[in-house]
Amino acid sequence: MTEKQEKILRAALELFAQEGYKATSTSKVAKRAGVSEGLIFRHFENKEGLLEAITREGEEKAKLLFADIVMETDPKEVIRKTLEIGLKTSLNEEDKNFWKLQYKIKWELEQYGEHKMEPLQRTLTDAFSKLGYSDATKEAQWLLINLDGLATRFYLQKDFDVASMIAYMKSKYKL
Amino acid sequence: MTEKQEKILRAALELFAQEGYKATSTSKVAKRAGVSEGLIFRHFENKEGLLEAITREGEEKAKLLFADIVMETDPKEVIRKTLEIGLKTSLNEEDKNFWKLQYKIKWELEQYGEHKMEPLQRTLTDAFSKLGYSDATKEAQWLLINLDGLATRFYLQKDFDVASMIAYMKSKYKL
DNA sequence: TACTTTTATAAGTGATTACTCACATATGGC
DNA sequence: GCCATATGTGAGTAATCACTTATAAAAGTA
Repeated sequence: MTEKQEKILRAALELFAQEGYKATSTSKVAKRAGVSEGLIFRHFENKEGLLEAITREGEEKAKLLFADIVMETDPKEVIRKTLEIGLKTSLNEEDKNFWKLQYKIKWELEQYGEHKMEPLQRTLTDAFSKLGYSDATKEAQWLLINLDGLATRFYLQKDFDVASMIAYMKSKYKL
Repeated sequence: MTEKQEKILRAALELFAQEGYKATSTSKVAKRAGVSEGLIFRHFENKEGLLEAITREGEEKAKLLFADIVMETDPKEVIRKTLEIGLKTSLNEEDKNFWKLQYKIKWELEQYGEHKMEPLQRTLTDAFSKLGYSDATKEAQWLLINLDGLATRFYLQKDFDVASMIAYMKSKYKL
């Protein structure tokens, strides 16, 4: 990965996350990255290839984030860490952009990446089961739906206070 | 509202909801509506005016939907009806398209219409307060966040079963 | 009927789109 | 140094974009 390739990817991530994928032109990406437009196509073949490269990079981050939860044995810790995903994904600007882009892409291209969440959902189901929930599967599904709602507010509602809402949800689970 | 005007609005709603606002060209809208492209601009001034006309029409539907809840006095009924919004908005194809468009627009143009939800949130806060919840405000916020998460799944996850999840949430609130 | 206004079209407009291509410059192995 | 390959540029391309305009058909009014 050359320096200019990285500049292109960073510029594309910022613009895709801010303006959306379809609404961002390759000429804009090139301008922000400080390279010629042709270089984008040399390195990433087409605009979709650019999006794929960003997604591939980001999936490594996702794996790291989920691995910590999936490896956890204490059920209460599993739930606590899952809830705190919302905090971890907002620490630095690049991470925030990446996760925001994930949701933007969901709505723009209408592809809900369920399979990516599967390990997390299984881990959560197991955790709720251990804690004696009668319908652990539904409870796990519901928690993940909560996170989707939380993300919607976090990325779209200006003054939304994620931290306090996560704290409230923790108290619900007696954590 | 002439026949052709209505055809344009219906075509635009379908396309905006399916493909997104920016990604839908005025020529596509005209083609689907079976009119010339120029007619769109005669009646709605520009592309944004087309979106505004759709939104205005839809807001009448939203008022009707919310009014029934806001007028309710029984706190349990308030919560039950709020949860069942998710079912009501999926009855016919046109309603479904409209509500889907609302969420698409949120993500595409990054404007969370909080103010529209304000009366509902106040009503919910009041309801939870009557039911003895210690932090009724947070509980009301949380329920609305749940609905956002539910919408995310409903519109983006193909095989998502809204009805059963709403039933589960009802049982949580002992409804 | 005659005249005005509204509704509608088809063929434009310049700007922008994703993408290509001929060509230049750098890099690395021999 | 010499050549091949990788990296980079800038000026193209046809297609499509939102929008305009000239002109005609239809509808309303007297």
